[in-house]
Amino acid sequence: MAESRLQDVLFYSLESALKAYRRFAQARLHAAGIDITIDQWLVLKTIHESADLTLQQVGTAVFKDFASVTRIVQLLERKGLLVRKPHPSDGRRSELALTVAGEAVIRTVEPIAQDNRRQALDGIGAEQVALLRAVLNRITENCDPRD
Amino acid sequence: MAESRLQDVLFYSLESALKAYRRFAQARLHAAGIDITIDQWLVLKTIHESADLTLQQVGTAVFKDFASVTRIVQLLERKGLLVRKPHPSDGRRSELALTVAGEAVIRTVEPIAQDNRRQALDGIGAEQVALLRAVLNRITENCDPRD
DNA sequence: CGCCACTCATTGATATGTCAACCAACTCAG
DNA sequence: CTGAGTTGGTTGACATATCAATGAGTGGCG
Repeated sequence: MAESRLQDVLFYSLESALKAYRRFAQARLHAAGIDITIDQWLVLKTIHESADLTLQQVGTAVFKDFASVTRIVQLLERKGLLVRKPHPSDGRRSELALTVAGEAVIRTVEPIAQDNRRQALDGIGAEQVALLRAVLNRITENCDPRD
Repeated sequence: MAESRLQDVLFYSLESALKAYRRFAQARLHAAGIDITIDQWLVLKTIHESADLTLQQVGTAVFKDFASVTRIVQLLERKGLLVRKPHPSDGRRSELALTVAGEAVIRTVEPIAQDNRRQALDGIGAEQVALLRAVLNRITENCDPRD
């Protein structure tokens, strides 16, 4: 009984930590005058890092649903941070590229994001982070039907 | 070079694990023929366990926004799992109570939820769970502006 | 009593998550 | 070449997250 109570608390802590971090990071972006969401930032950075990805590959990279990626890319395009051109060899796809403004956002947010992570992990040792990552990955595997 | 690639960021593993768990648990509920979401279940169980809570207290208990709790309670009411009556001493509040159907959902889902957590944490020791919880709580504190 | 500040709750707007339906383009077996 | 199946992408419907504004009730206090 007490054992399942402990596990119960674990997923509460997971939700709590993630929500607190997202709120924290979002507030920092807003304070810096950057008008994008955390999720938009993740998608933008993924496209910046890996050119010539399909939207589905972007979604896999940021652990997002493909439908969500479609909508986030539309928002980034509307905000002038991203452009889509027809793909030269595959008519189904679009070629994604950051605009000058998009590149500027990357350069502005990058140090903020690193500082956010530093503050969020303050007082937590590298070996604890490594263990945390390992346990989280194990949870993901345990819950993922593809194995 | 500091961690900058998204794949290396700890919070990715956090998002990944939580989303995988939620999808997993939701699929289990659906497979059992229970037509409620994970979040609705959390709210329902919280109200079941602690009578006479305000909606804000419910929201705090499940780490949810008050606006979300309002809407979730409306859905639970529409599904006939919950009833609201005027509160005897405070006209702003409602008295929340599970219906017979709501109680039945609690009894059905309880063992499923426990089994979900057991499977998600398969192969992860109790001491690792405890450490994980401590680290997550530290992250929450680090990100929470109220300190 | 009547004003005011505070609390509880609801609602709107926008963004995202999830599932499902759908379309268009590509691929490949026959 | 053609038709079936696959892949990339979009959209709709519904649920939730967040922020902001508002409504409504309560309690204190002059």
